[in-house]
Amino acid sequence: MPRRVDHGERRAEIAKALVRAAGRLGLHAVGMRDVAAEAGVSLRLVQYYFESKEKLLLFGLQQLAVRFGERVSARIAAAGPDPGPREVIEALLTAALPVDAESRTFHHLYTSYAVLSVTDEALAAQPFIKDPDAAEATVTALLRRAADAGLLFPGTDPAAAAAGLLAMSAGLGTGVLVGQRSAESAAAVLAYHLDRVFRPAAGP
Amino acid sequence: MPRRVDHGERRAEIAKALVRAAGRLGLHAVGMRDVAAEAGVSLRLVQYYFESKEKLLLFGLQQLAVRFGERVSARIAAAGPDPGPREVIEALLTAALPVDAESRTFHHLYTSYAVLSVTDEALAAQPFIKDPDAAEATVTALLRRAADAGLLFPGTDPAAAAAGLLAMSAGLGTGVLVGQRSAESAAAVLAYHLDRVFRPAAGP
DNA sequence: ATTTTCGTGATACGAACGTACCACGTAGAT
DNA sequence: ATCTACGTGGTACGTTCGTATCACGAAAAT
Repeated sequence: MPRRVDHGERRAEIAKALVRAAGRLGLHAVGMRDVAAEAGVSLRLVQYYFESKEKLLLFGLQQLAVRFGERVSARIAAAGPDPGPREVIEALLTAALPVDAESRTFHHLYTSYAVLSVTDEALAAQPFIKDPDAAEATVTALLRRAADAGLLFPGTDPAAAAAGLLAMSAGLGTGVLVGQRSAESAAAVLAYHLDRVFRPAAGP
Repeated sequence: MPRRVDHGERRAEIAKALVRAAGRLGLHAVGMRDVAAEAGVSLRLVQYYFESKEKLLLFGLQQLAVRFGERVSARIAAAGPDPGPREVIEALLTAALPVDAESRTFHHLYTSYAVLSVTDEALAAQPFIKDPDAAEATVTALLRRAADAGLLFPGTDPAAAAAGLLAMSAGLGTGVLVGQRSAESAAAVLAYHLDRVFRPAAGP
């Protein structure tokens, strides 16, 4: 029944199948046939909507970045109405931790892509490398404003603190991913270090 | 000239060729034939000394871990005779940063193996996952002793600080690897955070 | 001196991969 | 009503991969 079909939606569906299959098998092991089977379509269709595997991989990565961004926003929104800078930053940092299946897949595939980008220039040129820069700029700005409001311990360098915290979050996420530590302990470590940046809230 | 040959040495040579080839092509893309060519031997010999690719990969990983351990020791030794805890910890943390070709390869392949271990149980069972735990125990012990000696800011939690610093070092290393930041700025971030743990040395 | 074992080369095999090709039915255009 | 373009299936092709097989020369053992 070849009715007219929404290409964008179809591509998104297939890309989601790619992400699911890659989360299960590992990005290195997933093939066009796996994606087709996961999406419930024929191999030909995957070829039809993405001309090559490389295009599929690139699109899947973009899709992943978008979905991750949405997750972070949701996390921040869930921190409550009008959250303070500490809450926003903590939500941002813990969003990267693999606490459930979805975030595990995020971290797993993101790291896979990062590794691939070391030897694949098409991936390295992709703007997903830029995402951490944006996150760092955001956290730095939040910290700077918090410092101006007197919420931080004196002598805090917003840029250095932001870079360190984000790197720590990424590193802890990997530790959780490979089973080295639990998600709870990773969150606790993050909270400890935030306590070393933000001064205790003044009593009412 | 089939004289008797030292199997151990031969395996080490081939494993080093694996590491070189994987550093160039990416671990996902390296095949038995690439390793053979890199080592300057025939494909048959790689098969002969390692029965399967999986065995080769496992051995290459162990080799990598050993070489990395040696590198860390050398870094600490280079910190001077009778170095203080801060110097030892800083050497330990910066050893993971990809500052030159060799450490780039270390970080690249270590991360590759970590990603593979998520979906490969044979790799996950490998003790290289345990290395970060050992490093964390070492840094924690160093920090605890430093705290007892009054070298740290009061209120420092050695375990949480050690976990955070190591995760930060790993995360910064990945950032350097993918070209997000320079090795110098990573080292600076690390130094900044160490300054938030170690009190300034008292004057003479 | 003969036999056995070891190191090595060349090559072949079956599987899996990404891609290309061919066929066909249906929906919209004319 | 005819034609054209789109969506889809099936399948074949060429390559590459890990692995297995065959052959052979030289050292060691007997």
